[in-house]
Amino acid sequence: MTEKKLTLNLDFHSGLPIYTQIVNQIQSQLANGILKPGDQLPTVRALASELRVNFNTVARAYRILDEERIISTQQGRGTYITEIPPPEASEKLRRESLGELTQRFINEALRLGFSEREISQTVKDRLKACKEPSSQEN
Amino acid sequence: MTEKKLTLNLDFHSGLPIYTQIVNQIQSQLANGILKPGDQLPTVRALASELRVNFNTVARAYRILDEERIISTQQGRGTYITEIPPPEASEKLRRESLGELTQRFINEALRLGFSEREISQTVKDRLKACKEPSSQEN
DNA sequence: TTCGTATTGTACTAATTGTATCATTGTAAT
DNA sequence: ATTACAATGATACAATTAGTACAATACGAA
Repeated sequence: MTEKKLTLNLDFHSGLPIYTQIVNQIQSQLANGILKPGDQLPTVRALASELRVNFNTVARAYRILDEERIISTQQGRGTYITEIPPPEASEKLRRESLGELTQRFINEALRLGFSEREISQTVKDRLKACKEPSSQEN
Repeated sequence: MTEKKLTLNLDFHSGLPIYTQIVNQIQSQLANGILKPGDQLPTVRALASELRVNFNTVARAYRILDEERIISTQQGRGTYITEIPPPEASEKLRRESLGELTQRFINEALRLGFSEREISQTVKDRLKACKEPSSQEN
């Protein structure tokens, strides 16, 4: 279950850089549901070995995908598909997703013993701090 | 009584090292009275087993907490929450822990593309729903 | 008490993973 | 031919987690 094959077809004569092909195909597989949020991708070395390319080439592809927030690479841990809502997701799904995220946050905060008032105030403060990063106090 | 469950929620995709998550959550639970001075924490092996991580990862978290004088680890005995809770530092720690939890939530929501306004509104709605569980709509 | 053993944390090392930097190669423009 | 640049490869590094052996303590049995 932890292992997923991730079959990529590279064309070494296409003129397209290897790393671009990797990027494109991972994006495609994510868009088609072959890859799902949370999935762990092969390590740069494992995928490189399978594709018969240098692992830096895979790392480059991963870095691009990471910058696009499509995957999350973590040194010493591995790389994972991020939990981004598909672009075609409806606003309702979007709301539900935020709702679930929020509910988890609130439940956790309540479980830790914080009052609703404290939670509300802290969220307000932190959101304001996001908008105005001038104040650096913690 | 010697046994306390110590429920920790690890997110293996969060980018935060496991040991950091353990440290943060234990700090939070202490700040909020879920853990109290004198409480015995699970052994490194027991907690590691439950969290499905290596016991050295737990040991690392314990060592950090020990250096912060939050817990006292005693070889051959176990690990305990420090008896002397800095009275004024406790409230400070409490605020910080809610702050960190909130910041993580906000960052995640922003990363998912939600606006500050959406986040603020959803938190408000969910908190209200907590207080008045009469309304069932989602 | 004294000893044996289980339990507990510690220390050191190894393995796995991604990162950073520079070298090499190949191709196209000049 | 030379130069420039992009793509790829090689090497060394850093971060995280896992593996193994060990030391300190507790506790019961002899």
